[in-house]
Amino acid sequence: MNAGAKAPTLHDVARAAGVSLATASRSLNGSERKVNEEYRVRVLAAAAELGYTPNLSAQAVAKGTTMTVALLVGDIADPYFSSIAAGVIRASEEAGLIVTMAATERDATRELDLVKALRGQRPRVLILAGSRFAGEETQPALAAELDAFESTGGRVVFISQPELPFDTVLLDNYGGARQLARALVDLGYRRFAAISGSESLLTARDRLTGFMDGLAEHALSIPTEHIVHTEFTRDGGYDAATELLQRGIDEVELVFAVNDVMAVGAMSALREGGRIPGETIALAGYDDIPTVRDVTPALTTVRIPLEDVGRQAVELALAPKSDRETATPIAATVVLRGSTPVLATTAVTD
Amino acid sequence: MNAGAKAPTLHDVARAAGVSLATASRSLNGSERKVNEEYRVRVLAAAAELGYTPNLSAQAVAKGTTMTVALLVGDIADPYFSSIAAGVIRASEEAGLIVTMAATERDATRELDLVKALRGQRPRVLILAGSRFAGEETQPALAAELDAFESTGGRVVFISQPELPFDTVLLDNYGGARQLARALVDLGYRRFAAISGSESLLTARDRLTGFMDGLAEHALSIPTEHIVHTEFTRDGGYDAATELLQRGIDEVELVFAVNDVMAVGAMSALREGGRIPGETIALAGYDDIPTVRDVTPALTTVRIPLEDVGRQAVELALAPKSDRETATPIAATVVLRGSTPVLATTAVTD
DNA sequence: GCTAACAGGGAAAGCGTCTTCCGCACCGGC
DNA sequence: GCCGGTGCGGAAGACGCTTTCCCTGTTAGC
Repeated sequence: MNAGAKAPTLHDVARAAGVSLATASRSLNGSERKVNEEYRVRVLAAAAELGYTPNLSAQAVAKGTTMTVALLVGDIADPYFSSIAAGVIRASEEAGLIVTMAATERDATRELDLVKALRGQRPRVLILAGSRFAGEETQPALAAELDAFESTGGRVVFISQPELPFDTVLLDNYGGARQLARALVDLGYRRFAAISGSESLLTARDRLTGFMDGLAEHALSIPTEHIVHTEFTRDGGYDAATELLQRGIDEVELVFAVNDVMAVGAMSALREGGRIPGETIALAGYDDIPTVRDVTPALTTVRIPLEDVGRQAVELALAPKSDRETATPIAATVVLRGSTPVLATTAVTD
Repeated sequence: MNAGAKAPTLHDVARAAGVSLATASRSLNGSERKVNEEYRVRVLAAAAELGYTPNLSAQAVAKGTTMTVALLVGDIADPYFSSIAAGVIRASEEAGLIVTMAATERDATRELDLVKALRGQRPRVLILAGSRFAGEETQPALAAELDAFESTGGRVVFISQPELPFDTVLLDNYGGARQLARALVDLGYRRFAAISGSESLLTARDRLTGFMDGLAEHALSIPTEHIVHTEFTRDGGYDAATELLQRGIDEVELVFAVNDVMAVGAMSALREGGRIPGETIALAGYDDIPTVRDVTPALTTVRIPLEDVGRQAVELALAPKSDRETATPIAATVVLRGSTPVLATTAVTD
């Protein structure tokens, strides 16, 4: 292979097939115009022979539009995001679109920079799955950037938070957590602790609020000293549980972590601290990531069909704009598992 | 926002700044040529004012090269791949490159199609992390496609398998498994079962062979009926363990699954089948994905620094070609955890 | 004071593709 | 037999950007 060679161009194909550039172009992409079958075959043969692949960048320039979907996630190694990404990728491929991904590392400034950079690709769709924070000072700049993007024909879809006026795949974080609280009270739990993310992280906030409101329906609450705010990661959960143990949670019956990744970390910490999950302490999470079926005991959580969320983001983006208002939140369903056994001992107080 | 608007072009910026296209171009991308500071400032201001973002496709066409890394994985929701992807994305971003991803769904035909499609992007680098199979009939076509890609200046990097003559980030699957076997024998284990992937899946094969060879050093082996081949997924592991239980593995002391995802599935199945992992049956996996620290008992496994693997793939691709031969395999290290306690009972037989 | 060298702005020629427009050939209708 | 269509190939002009090349204005050297 002569390394200096250039990729064959449409021009080369046309020449090899003995037709004009226009005819070659028309034969190779399903254009409106018909092309003489004999020519078409000749062009296809020449293309195959030369190993021609259309230059997508050139096509994009010529057509003024691309076939790419840009996806922004917080951290691709986090199962929450990777499940969503899997959905986005599948749905995009079905629609003949290519996905480009970037990770914000949960940093709003980085997110803004990445949006700027990704805009340069002129993607058809920009999906923002990274977490939103309350009171970000980058918010106006982000909104401006996204506005500009939409005004030039792009489509923006957020996942989870309807903070900005763009299409959003709504996750019912508040409602799901509230249902979970009710279900846990029904099981007999009365004394809770909670592990949440940063206070400004909207997803964490909504879930915690929903949970507290669910408890409030039964005149229950979580004392402030039993709520720990921490990193939205496995290690954050581990640290938070350790902290709780130090603060003293002897009488606490159940720890609610606002996402599964944290819950799993907390589970390890609690066990190491002598509180056996599912026996001497109950534990619940949120998201229903795949692994929580396989921890011991299996984790009670709120199921979000994450891959569907990714799919729907793509579908929403590809649908005509008018559907915007009709978006219904993705249903969240409580899944009770071994980590929250029926609490018989306190049933009498009910 | 007038939705019909077009994104501002360099032309618009130049006009707004009252300079020529060439000057605008030179001001906005760090070109060799110097540009009068006054002009430069004016151009930058105009660009900011208009919200200009260079059209990457157009740049690619003009320059004849892109800033894209294409990454092909088996399944992005699998923690093995998503960890690698995280490394690829981080390293790429540090190098100013954008990552596009596609999922092969572990299908060789699909992989070939995707390579063809991704080639159209003219990426600088193409990373193939999907699993290789022995005797794929698509192999020659894939090789041809990749050859063509490299001959036009692209760089191909494989992860894990040195099946084809391209740069490869080598994982020492054989050696790691062999070490694991030795370590387990040292702990006192003598009777094994194994859960592997498809017989043609090279990674699975290497690991199983390494493990068996490690046992063979101590004149041990695994009877054929204690080896199950299954899907390379969590559910595959679960099903395989169920199958083993049915076949009867009462006297088996340890089950080796060739990857962690399968091991975790197997763990659940074994527990449900009455064999308590870490107590009445031991279990070991491979990869050291994040979650295996948090299952109970924590899983013994072979650690691969997955994110580093992703990073190295990018670095290898960006390094001059001459380094090709010097590639050393990524070290695999055995990590003993609670799922394989010391087997005191059989220590006497040693 | 004159020339040589250099800096740096701008015009214009690409890059690979699509698409409009032109024109030719062939067809059917009257 | 003539005329208006229609079908389809090809030339050429975009698309947005980079980069070469030209040319003018400045500076340095003698």
